[in-house]
Amino acid sequence: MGKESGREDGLIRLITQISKAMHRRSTEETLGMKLKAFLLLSYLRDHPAVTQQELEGALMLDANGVVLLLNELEAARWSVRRRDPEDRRRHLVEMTPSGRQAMERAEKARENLERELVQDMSVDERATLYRLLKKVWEAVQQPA
Amino acid sequence: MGKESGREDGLIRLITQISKAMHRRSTEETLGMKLKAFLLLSYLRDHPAVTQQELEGALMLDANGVVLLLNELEAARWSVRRRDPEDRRRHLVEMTPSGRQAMERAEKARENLERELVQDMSVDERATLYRLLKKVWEAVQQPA
DNA sequence: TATTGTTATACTCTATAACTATA
DNA sequence: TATAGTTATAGAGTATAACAATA
Repeated sequence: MGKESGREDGLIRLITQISKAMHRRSTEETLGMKLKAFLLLSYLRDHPAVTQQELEGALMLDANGVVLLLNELEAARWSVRRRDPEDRRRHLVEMTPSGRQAMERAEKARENLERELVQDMSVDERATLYRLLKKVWEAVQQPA
Repeated sequence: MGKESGREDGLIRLITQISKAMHRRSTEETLGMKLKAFLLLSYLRDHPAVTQQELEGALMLDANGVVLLLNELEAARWSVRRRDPEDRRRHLVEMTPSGRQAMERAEKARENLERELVQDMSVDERATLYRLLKKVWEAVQQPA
């Protein structure tokens, strides 16, 4: 058997575990909102007026999931849907001012958590981690 | 705004998305079993006789989740629970020969998928990715 | 006829607490 | 009395298909 050189644990197991643990620590209490809500709002920060189909792709939700999540966000007055004048089948989703406030508060909580997670890494290592994860993200999205 | 130097997208978003996409692609059809079942069996491969509490920690499940998953595995004849003679409250969980077979088949499917995901990376980059993800995994497990 | 979003429905996963048996 | 595992239950999350409005 010789050198038991660190069995490859598997990306899937590692990513799955990390994702679960991150979700457990991103509670509604610390974020001020559900993680899913935060992920949608922070997407709206970078993409001011998007259709629901865009959100499906960006957040890996199905059409139904987007509707349900937006219902929650609108109930909290954090986002609004308005008809697209150019195609009245479409909605354009936007963040409200109070949505932005809530998102920025949650963003601070996210930064605090992530700072903990990478505190033992150098700046270079952090950049490398992001770069490599983005590569994985590109690859995993390919149909098959 | 000058240099839009790549806003830090956030580890949480990236990991969440990758995890979702990986799960979508790790179908029962390609693995021959559910991903959760595979993760448990591959843990048993490396830890031949474990208590259910060990599985809770290792797989980030609660006691109930372990019971339910083991029920499925036993129904498929892939694992067995036997009483620990030294403490009859405990179960020792073990993989059956057919469980090993099924696991090894699923392992090949996992390797195929992961090969795709890292195909654009050098050997060094792959090792670095694993190393850094393990650091994140250590850090995210800390209580708070 | 095709597309966007909605509703309705069911299925899976996860979390909680009460219960059994062993210590 | 405390622990390991189980059961029961409800809650959240996810997936499917039928539907309404608009193109």
